[in-house]
Amino acid sequence: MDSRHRTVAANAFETLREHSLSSLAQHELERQIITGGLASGAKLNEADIATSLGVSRGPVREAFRALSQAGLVRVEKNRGVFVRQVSLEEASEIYEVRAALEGLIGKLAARRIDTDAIGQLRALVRKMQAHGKLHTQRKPEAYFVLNVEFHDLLARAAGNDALLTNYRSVVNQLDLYRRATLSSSKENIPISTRDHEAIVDAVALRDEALAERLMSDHVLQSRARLHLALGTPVALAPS
Amino acid sequence: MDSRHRTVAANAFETLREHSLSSLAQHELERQIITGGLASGAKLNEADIATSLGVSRGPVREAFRALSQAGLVRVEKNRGVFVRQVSLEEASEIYEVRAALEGLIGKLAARRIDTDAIGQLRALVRKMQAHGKLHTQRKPEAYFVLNVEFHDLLARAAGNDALLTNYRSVVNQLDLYRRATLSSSKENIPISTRDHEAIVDAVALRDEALAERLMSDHVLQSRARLHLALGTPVALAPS
DNA sequence: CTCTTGCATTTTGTTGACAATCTGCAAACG
DNA sequence: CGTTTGCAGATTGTCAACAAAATGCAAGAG
Repeated sequence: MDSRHRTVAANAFETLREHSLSSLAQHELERQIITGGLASGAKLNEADIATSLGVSRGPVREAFRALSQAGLVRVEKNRGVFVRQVSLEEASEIYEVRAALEGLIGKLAARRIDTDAIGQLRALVRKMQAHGKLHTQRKPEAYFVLNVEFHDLLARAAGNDALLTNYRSVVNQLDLYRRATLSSSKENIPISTRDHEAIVDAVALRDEALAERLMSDHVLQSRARLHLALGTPVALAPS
Repeated sequence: MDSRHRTVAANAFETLREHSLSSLAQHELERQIITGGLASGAKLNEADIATSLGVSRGPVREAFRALSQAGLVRVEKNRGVFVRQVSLEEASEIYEVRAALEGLIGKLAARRIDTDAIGQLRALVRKMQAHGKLHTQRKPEAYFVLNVEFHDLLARAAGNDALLTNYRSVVNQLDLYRRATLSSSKENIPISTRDHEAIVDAVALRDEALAERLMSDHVLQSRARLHLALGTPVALAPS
């Protein structure tokens, strides 16, 4: 056992020490759902998942309950649990909630962000610009990862844990819709990067009202583009 | 077995048909936590709860996972689950999130509320005024029930299920703090009723921007009063 | 041919038992 | 006297078995 092995063993030890099998199953299923490994609408068989994770059905059932509360799966009594399917109407509603949360994120981030985080934001924007100009057609997913990181960094910079938790939950649910429809693959890149630049500038200038408005509008424009791409005239929620 | 017994049996039958024991346990525990039957910080013993609900530990554990995700309990591995304790700092953060959500509720309610709901809102405001003038000292809880109903009615009138779900979750978490501190018992009543009147007027006039601002400010003023009562000068979040 | 009925299989719901961990206390040690 | 060690009981984590319900299919009735 050299030090590398000892480290691996210590990590596993620590993991088992503080995480139960239920929470492990929960996070693994959450990962697979968000990354698309488990398709939207797919049926999750307790026994299959239990054996694939190397645990019994008990922890898997506990994980299902948590994921259900998180809005990632739907439970039908005596029938099974399914990866939640988010309809266009639901996605549109969730976008409205996200816009409100992102507005608050912008306001608080402008108030509390430090120069280090601002630098990270600018670096992310530069990377996104590069991807937008060069690799858009080749790697749409790479851009998306950067976009997620940009928004999550801002959410953390807002310095409000309750806000961060709610924000991530809402984003996860929207990812269900995105994964199911494979929307926002080609569009959005040039528009988003310009938005992102303006947002970073507003935050760096400590302009809370502007940052709030830019963040909220940024999300609502995403929603509008989604409806535009599908030909649905922002049906339920005219502004 | 007369018809009354048959009805009771049928109700129980229907309940068992569509609700699992886990969800029953979840809702019962949620009710006890929100109403204060289970005090903040209390340790929830699996076996005791299981026997008191007449089920085995499995469904209780599943309920715990859902309640944990909902932010109502805290789970410590190998130590147990406890009713979540919301600190003043956390409550202050949650208030900020609630203000953003209530702002959106005001905006959407002004857009979509029907005359029937407006009438219900006005009736609630009248009842609250009566309680404020006469029974404030005697029944502070009665006023609170009306206040909760007022806000929940508006949240439903917004016509956005995702918003309603998130709103209720946030309010439940704030109730944990309120229950723990028994704050907002005597104060707030006259101020709140005037706020409520203005909110109903704005919604009835379809003034989305005004309703949004009034709702958000209404919540932020509650937060400010909370800090004022405790002598903490809105510590983490100066506006 | 279509629809219903009944059965075998699969899957979920629940339970009780066993293993692992923590808690409290008392004895032993320095 | 304070600290540590070692049980004994209680509590949680996990599992496997049993009960209940749903699913799929094939046989039979109309």
